[in-house]
Amino acid sequence: MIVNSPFDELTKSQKNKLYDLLEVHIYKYNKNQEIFPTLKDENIIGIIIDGFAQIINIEYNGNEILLEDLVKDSVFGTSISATDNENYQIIAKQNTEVLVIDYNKLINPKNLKHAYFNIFLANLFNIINTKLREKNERIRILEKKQIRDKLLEYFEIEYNKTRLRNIHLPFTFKDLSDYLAVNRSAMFRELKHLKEEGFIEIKDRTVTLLYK
Amino acid sequence: MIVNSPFDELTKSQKNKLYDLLEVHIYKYNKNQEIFPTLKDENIIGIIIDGFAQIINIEYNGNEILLEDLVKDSVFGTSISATDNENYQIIAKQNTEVLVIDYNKLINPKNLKHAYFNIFLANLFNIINTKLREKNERIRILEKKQIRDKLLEYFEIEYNKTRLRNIHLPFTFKDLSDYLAVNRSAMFRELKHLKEEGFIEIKDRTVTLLYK
DNA sequence: ACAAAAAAGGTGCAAGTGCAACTTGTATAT
DNA sequence: ATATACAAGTTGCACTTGCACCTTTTTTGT
Repeated sequence: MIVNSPFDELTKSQKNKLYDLLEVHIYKYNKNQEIFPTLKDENIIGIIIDGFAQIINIEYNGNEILLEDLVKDSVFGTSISATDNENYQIIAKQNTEVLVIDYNKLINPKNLKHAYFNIFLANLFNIINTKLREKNERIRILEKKQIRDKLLEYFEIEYNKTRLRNIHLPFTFKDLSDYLAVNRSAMFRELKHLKEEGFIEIKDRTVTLLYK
Repeated sequence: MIVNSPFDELTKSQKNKLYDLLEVHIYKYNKNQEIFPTLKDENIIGIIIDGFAQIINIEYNGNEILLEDLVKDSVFGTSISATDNENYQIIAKQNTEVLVIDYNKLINPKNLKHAYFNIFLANLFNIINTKLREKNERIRILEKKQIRDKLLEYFEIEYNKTRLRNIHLPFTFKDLSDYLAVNRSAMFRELKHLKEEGFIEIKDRTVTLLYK
């Protein structure tokens, strides 16, 4: 069972009951507006109902780092996503609707008697599980000390997903260097070495693993 | 609500019903034995009932890296812990009992009608949530490019938990260097610099932040 | 009580990386 | 058609880091 939305398997009427039970709030934001700056310290879970937003970390030197893209059905919040420090902002990149749930209501044992609630909880369980797997992947890469090893680990993980020698990047090489947490030009240098040594080929945003 | 065990809030009889419903298996391992090597590719969740084990990653060069400690009530498995590649082993470090659950049974919507199952699922939800927060913390550290910044980020995170200038390491400095994914002696060198510059003091395994 | 193993602490050196500063290419907008 | 912005690609250089190899101290096992 692959869950894409926290509301999978719920009828419209169940969804409405759920909203009542959890006393959810729906907030609307305009493009470039910050999403609930005032709720940061609360223990909440947010779900993107519509639109697109980004979680951005602001470093002490003013550098902005993209932590996470939030699309429709993305789940985020203090405990769930990369938002456990104070130096971040969630910015609506389009007009965006956000559903907000009090985390304490979510884990209230009394709610467990409602079928629709339990379905919802199981969906969240699955979504968070997937997130956890993604984080573990990233940690496996970041743990490598050298750029070459980070690249090869990234290729390995992507290769294992599709079993195809061709890996098409879902983003720019700049984004890849952010994901690997290395300097962009140092990464290019290492890619060049891998090309010269005959391990890989690169055409546009597709990397071909010649050693597979 | 802080959940420590997946069986919190369950009576003994509910626990037994749960075992029946999920058709759990309990496996016993002796010290230094590998835990279900044959089940690696299955989609399962394991819970440590008794004992102590470690998840260890074996690199291509034979290096062994400790990924995770598994104590009583720890939850692990293909999707949940750092065990999503093939080069790892789970080793019982004492005589250890493991409860194994088929993940597909866990997410079977039919089970959601049983109160005891829902409590169990909510507990797992909480435990995984905590894990996710821990992973996010680690990623925030690993993303930093320099050892000094990784150390300072680690101190920052620990400081925010207790608001105490004294940070007592729950492990050795060697373990800290593994956690930060840097060379041990390079980390010591940087700690020395931080001491010399008056930012920190170190006594045994306690680091005092002089800038707080 | 002793031996063995592991942690703590340190240093020189080579290799790797971050950073700044370019050029070139490719979209997107006016 | 031109300007603007951003991605892609490259290079020199200084600094950081990993690594190998030590010594000393502490912990662990018998």
